[in-house]
Amino acid sequence: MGNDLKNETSKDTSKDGGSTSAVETAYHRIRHMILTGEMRSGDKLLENQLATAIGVSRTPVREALNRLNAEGLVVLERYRRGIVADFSLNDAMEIFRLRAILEGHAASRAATRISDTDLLRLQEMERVMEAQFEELGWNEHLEGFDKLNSEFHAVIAAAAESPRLEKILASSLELPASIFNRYSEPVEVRTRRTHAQHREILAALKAHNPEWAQAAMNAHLFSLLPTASGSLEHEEKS
Amino acid sequence: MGNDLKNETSKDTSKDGGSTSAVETAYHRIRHMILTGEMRSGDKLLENQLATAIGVSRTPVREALNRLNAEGLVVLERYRRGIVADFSLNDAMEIFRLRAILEGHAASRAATRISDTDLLRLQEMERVMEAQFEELGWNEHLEGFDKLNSEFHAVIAAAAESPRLEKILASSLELPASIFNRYSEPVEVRTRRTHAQHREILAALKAHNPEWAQAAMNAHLFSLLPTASGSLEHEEKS
DNA sequence: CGATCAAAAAGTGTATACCAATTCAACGAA
DNA sequence: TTCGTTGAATTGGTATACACTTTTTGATCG
Repeated sequence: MGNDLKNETSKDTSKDGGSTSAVETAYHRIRHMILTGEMRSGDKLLENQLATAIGVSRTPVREALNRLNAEGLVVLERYRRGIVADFSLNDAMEIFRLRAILEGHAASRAATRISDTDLLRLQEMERVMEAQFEELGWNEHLEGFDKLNSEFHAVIAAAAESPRLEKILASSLELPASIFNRYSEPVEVRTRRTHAQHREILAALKAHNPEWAQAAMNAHLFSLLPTASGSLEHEEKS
Repeated sequence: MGNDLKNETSKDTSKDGGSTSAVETAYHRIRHMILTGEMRSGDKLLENQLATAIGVSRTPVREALNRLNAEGLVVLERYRRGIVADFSLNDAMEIFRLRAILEGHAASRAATRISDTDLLRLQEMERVMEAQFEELGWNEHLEGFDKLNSEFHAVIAAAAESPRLEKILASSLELPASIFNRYSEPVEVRTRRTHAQHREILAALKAHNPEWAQAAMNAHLFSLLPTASGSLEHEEKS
C-alpha cells in the first residue's frame, strides 16, 4: 500500500513499533513487577506514577490495573489507591487446590488430544530444565526454571482444548514467585521431586492415559501445596 | 462550559441508588442485556451508543466492555467494534463441564462449612421456586426461576469459603439464558428433575456429607449438559 | 505528650475534546 | 458479479479538567 502520509505531525514518532497496545505494555510491565517480586505485597500502585514510569497515559494504566485486580494480583477499592495484593498461606493453599483440580482435568483431556509435536516440546523443555539444574545448581537455576515450568504447564493446558479452562489457569490462579518460595518447602527438597513428577506426567501423556495423567498432575500440584502445619507462622513479616 | 448537568439525566436508572459507580452501572446494564437475551449473539456494541443509552460517558463504558470481554460475554478485537459473543454447542458443553467440576468441589467444601441460616435460606429458595412453578406453570416461571436458581448456586459457592473459586464461578462460567435454552432439553423435561436434584443437594448439605454433596451437584450439572450428539459443529475463530 | 479533628494535599472516577490508526460501508470500475 | 478505492465511522490513546473521596498534615485541646 503506497500510503503517502498527508500529515506526518512529527510529534512523538514512537519507536516502539505500535504493534503492542499501550494497555498490553502497561499490563505486562506491572504484572511482571508483581510476579517477580520487584514489587511486594502492600506496595502502592499510583496511576500517574506508573503512567510516567511506563511511558503511557493514565487511561491504559487504569485498564491494566483493572485487569490485574480481576486476576487478584492487585487490590482496588473505590477512590483508594491500588496496592499489590497480599497472599496469605490460605491464599496459597487455595490456589494450589484449585490448580490441582483444574490442571488435573486439563491433563486428563490433554492425554487423549495432545499432538506428537507437543509431546516432543514438553520432553525438550523438561530436558532443558534438568540440564540447567545440573549445570547451575540448587538456587541459580530458578529464574530460568520458573519460565520453563510455566510454559510446561501452559502447553498441557492448551492441549486440553478447553479455552475457558486455559484462560482461568492463565489468569486467575497465579502466585508471585516470592510468595510461593516463602510458603513452599526449600528448593533442595522439591526440585528433584518436581523433575520426577514432570517425567511421570510426560509418560502418562505419551501413553495417552487420561486417568494416569490426571493422577500424576494432581500428585504434582498437591505435593507443592504448602502444609497446613505452617499455619502458626504465617504472620512472620510485616 | 455548561458543566451544569448534575447527573441522573432523564431516567432514574431504577433502584440502584446513587452510590454505584458509572462503570458498575454500565457493566450491569450491558451484562443484563446479554444474559437475558435482550441482545443476541453478534449484536454490535458501540461505545458511543451504549454511553448515551446508559447515560454515562465513553470511559466507563469502555471499562465495562473490557470486563465483559474478559468474562467471555463480549468479543473485542483491536479497532473493531465489540460484538456479543457467540456460544456454540461446544462452548455450552465446556461451560457445564467446568461448572460441574468446580461447583462439585464447592458443594463438597460447603457441606462441612455451611451455616444453619444458609441452609434455611437455601430451603426457602427452593420452596419458592417450586411454588412459583406450581402456580405459574411450565414457561411462565422461568424469569423468576433463573434468578433464584443463580442465587441458590451462589449461596453454595459462597459457603465453600474459597474466594477465588467463588469469583471464577461468578465471572467466567456464565451462559446467556437464551443460549442455554437453545441447547438444553425443553423446560418440561428438566424442571421436575432440577427440583428433585436441588432437594438432594440440600439434603446432602444438611447431612454435612461432602462426598454426597459433590456427587449430587455433579449429577445435577451433568444432567443439564447438552448431549454430545451434535458434536462437531465448526467454531471458526480467526 | 498524645489524641482529635478540620483543612490541605493527593488520588481516583468521570466527562470531554481531540487525533491517529484502523475498520466498515458505500461506491464505482473491470 | 467481484474487486479496489475511498470517505465515514469507530476504537485506541493522550491530555485536561473537575468532582468526590481518601490520606496527610497541622493546629488545637485535654
